[in-house]
Amino acid sequence: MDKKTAGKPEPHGKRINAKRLAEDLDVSISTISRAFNKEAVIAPETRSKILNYADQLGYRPNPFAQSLITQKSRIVGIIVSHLENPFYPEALRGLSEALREAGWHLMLFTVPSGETPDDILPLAISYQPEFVIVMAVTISSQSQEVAERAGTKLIYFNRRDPDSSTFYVVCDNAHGGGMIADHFIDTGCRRLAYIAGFQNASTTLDRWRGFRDRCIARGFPDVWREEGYSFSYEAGYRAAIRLMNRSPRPDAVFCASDIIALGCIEAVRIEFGLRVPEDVSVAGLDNIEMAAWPSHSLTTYSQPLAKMIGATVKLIEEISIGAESETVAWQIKGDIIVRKSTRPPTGGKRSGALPDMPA
Amino acid sequence: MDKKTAGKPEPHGKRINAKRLAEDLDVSISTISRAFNKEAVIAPETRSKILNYADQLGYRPNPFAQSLITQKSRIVGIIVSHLENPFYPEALRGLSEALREAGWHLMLFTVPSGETPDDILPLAISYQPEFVIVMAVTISSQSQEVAERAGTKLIYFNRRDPDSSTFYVVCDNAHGGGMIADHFIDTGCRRLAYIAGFQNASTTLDRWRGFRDRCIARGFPDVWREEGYSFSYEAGYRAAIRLMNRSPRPDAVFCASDIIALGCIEAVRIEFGLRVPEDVSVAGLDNIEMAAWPSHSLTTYSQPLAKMIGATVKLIEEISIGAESETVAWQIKGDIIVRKSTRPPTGGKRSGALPDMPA
DNA sequence: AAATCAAGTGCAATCGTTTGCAGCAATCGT
DNA sequence: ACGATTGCTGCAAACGATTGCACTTGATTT
Repeated sequence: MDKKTAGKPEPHGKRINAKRLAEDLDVSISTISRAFNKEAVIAPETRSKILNYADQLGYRPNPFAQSLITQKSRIVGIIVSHLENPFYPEALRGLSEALREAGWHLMLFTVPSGETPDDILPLAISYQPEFVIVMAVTISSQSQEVAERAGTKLIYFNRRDPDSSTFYVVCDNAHGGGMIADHFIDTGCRRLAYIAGFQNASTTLDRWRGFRDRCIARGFPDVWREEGYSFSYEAGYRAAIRLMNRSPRPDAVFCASDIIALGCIEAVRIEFGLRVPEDVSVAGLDNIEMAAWPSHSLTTYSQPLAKMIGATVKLIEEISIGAESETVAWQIKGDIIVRKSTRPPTGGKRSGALPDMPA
Repeated sequence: MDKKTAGKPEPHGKRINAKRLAEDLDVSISTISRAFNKEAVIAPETRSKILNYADQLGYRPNPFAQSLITQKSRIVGIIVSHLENPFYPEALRGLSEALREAGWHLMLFTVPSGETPDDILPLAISYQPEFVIVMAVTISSQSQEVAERAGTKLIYFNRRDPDSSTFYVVCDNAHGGGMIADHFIDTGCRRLAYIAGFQNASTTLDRWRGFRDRCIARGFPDVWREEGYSFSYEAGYRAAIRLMNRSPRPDAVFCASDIIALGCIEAVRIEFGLRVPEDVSVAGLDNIEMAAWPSHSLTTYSQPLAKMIGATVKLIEEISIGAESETVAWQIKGDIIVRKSTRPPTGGKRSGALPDMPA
């Protein structure tokens, strides 16, 4: 094997790998490996000698060899279905940074319009990520099995599945719906409506439930629900048109997401010539960056993104080191953010809005 | 080695790998491998037998072992610095789908606010992607070397670097600037201005050059330039305030990107009570989805995203198979999209806008 | 002085593939 | 009928790390 007499720090021999370092520094490959492993026993001076030489050569342990032998990839996949909803880029960005800091690599999979997350999952697990975060409203429970067989854990983000026993992280959507209901009622709105998102989404459901239940509890049982069928600007725009053509016309609309709310506001203004909030209060849920823009100034319930991301990473870390996480699901409260798309609190000046019959 | 007499299709022996299949089917590991390799010589019936049994067991070749031996990862990294600019999620989505179809896996790296793409690059190449697509306005030329040492090719997306010899794909930004200038002048605007994005970005530069040169060529040498310092809504909003306080006030503003333009429009409307387009024409460049929303209805120059993505993937494929790509850089023309944020063409009814002194 | 112990290092097996080379039938040409 | 060709398949050496075990050394204990 030893054709060349090792010992001299040959300037540029061959490929740089552990073997090359070992020969140059007159230690074994094992020692090289140990130098990079925090827990391993190794003389401090040996370690620093190796580490120095390593980054002088630009050496880093080959991740594929590592994954192969340790059976851990330190990769987490993310399946995103609706990147056009600004909430998801924001979430994606946060997750990306948090995971990177925790030493994970992130593989991204988007879902093309015609397909479902279930179609993408096999591909996502083909690179053997240890976890797959599903940021998509719809995914069948059977995908759970597919992942399990491949040894990959599924984590739902912004979606929960009451049936299956999957890990999930969501904000307290029902609480959000309730807070918005309170705000509407407290500011004098009486004809309350809801624009739903994708019908089967847990978010659509939970927000509706929280909103409607609070309305009923406070004496307004006739809450209208208009289907939006998706979480998008267009969905909000079209649903708002249908909604505003009803009689009597609603004076407050809670939209299943901010992006729906923006479409709704536009439709109300442009298609009906109505004023927001004087004629109609509109609120969303998410608190995307755009909601704060002056032109929208959207009242909304904020998703506690930072906390949700923190919980997700914590979940991953815990499961990863084998500690059966005690908290298998996180549901985190957010806050209501009152801006100018809803009426100001009554009691003060009513800003000219007629409380009962604006149109 | 053969402790167990192979031959029987043991229902659940051990881990499923090539060896397991080989034993069950009484062939060699090599043959298993060949069944999955399109080019390899293998009897058709042997292949189908293996392939059938494989997906009955849910077997797929281990990508880490493959990468290790072939020295190819089929991974491409993407560094994105400004996901909050809606252009990037749109681009990211398109790239993700196109690359997936071409059989590549995508690793995502976002750049935290305090850091630069150069800081992230070492981490990005640590997983040995064959390519790294840089979707970030600023990156130093020296990063080129870092990537090269690791055997990773850099591809700039929506950015070009005249100094270095890196591959890049951009739209024809100068052409875009020119088209907008023409449109402004053709519709009777006379006091022309530009809001820049990040100062050192090639996009800021090229769009400015194209715009200014055409303005000068058509007899309007006094083009104002206001710095925005970044590509964001806030940047546009603040720059517009400074710009509109000048005297005489501009009657047409070309913004270095759509998101800047949206901020600009808001400032013009809210801070100055002016009308768009009657008092001021505003145009952007990108043609993000939001530009088409009724509330904005932004005139803009479209980035030919589909073509740019196609070019990027083509570039990757060509370099990957070793064909020294003849086209090392792509610069693709887009189209001007006229909407309602700029004055309608003169010659018809002038819609009440004063051509010379609106304010 | 002998026995015990701890710290540091090396050996060698292992992870799951790919692929050049050799082997071996069956077919072909003459 | 015999050598050459063709079509498949298996052998075995990589790829670049990790890690349990055994080993050497010098220090500590009795």
